[in-house]
Amino acid sequence: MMENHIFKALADPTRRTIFEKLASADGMNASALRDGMTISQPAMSQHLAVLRDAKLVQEERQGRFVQYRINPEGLDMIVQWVARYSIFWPERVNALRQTLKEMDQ
Amino acid sequence: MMENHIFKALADPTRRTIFEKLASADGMNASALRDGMTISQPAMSQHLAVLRDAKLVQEERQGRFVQYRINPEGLDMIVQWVARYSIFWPERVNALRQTLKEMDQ
DNA sequence: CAAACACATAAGCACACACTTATGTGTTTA
DNA sequence: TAAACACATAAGTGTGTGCTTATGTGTTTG
Repeated sequence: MMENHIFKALADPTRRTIFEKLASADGMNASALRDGMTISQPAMSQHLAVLRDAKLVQEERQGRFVQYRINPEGLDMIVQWVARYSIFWPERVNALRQTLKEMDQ
Repeated sequence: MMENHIFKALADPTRRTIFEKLASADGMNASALRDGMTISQPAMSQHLAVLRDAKLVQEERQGRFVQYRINPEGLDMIVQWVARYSIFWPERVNALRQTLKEMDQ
């Protein structure tokens, strides 16, 4: 909800890594998220709390595990913010045409 | 340049306000940026330095003033990052296609 | 039901960060 | 050329942040 919370949550590289990992899977629990990363259990838990407070991820308890997944709408506010300041600039139009062209292929 | 620098630069609400102000104008000097904001001269200078290091703004000395303006490519890396993870991005892309189409007429 | 497990929370610590006041640097003006 | 001006930089300070260790909470398993 609060724009600032989302920006702050994304400002930490470890949290972005967690977010990216979640995005590449279809939901993971905190332990699964940890492996491959050098991060303690409390640190992971605290990072997930920040992401959850920013509504960037959702949690769902499943037995003694907690399944985390991306909140599809979580980035909406950032998308809108970034779009305001990156897309609608005349000097960028040609670059954008090229980008869209590449997306078509 | 460095993805992390950009995210960190945008994580501060005062810096986002400065960035937004610059985007709405066509270049402003540091003093012009200050008015309307409750911020000291050194604080403004330091914020501008962070934005400049993140390559989000460009500076150009003009006499004893320094003209600041948005770097149009500054947000590119964030745009790409966000586009990867937001389901709302396709809507933005479609809107953009439409805009470009209208520009062709 | 006791132990093991998955995770959250509390408290403390080191460092980063955003601000302040003071001063430095470069340019213009009177 | 001295003063005024626009801005940068230095140094110090309070607060925020990300980590650690320790412990708490809830669930499953033997």
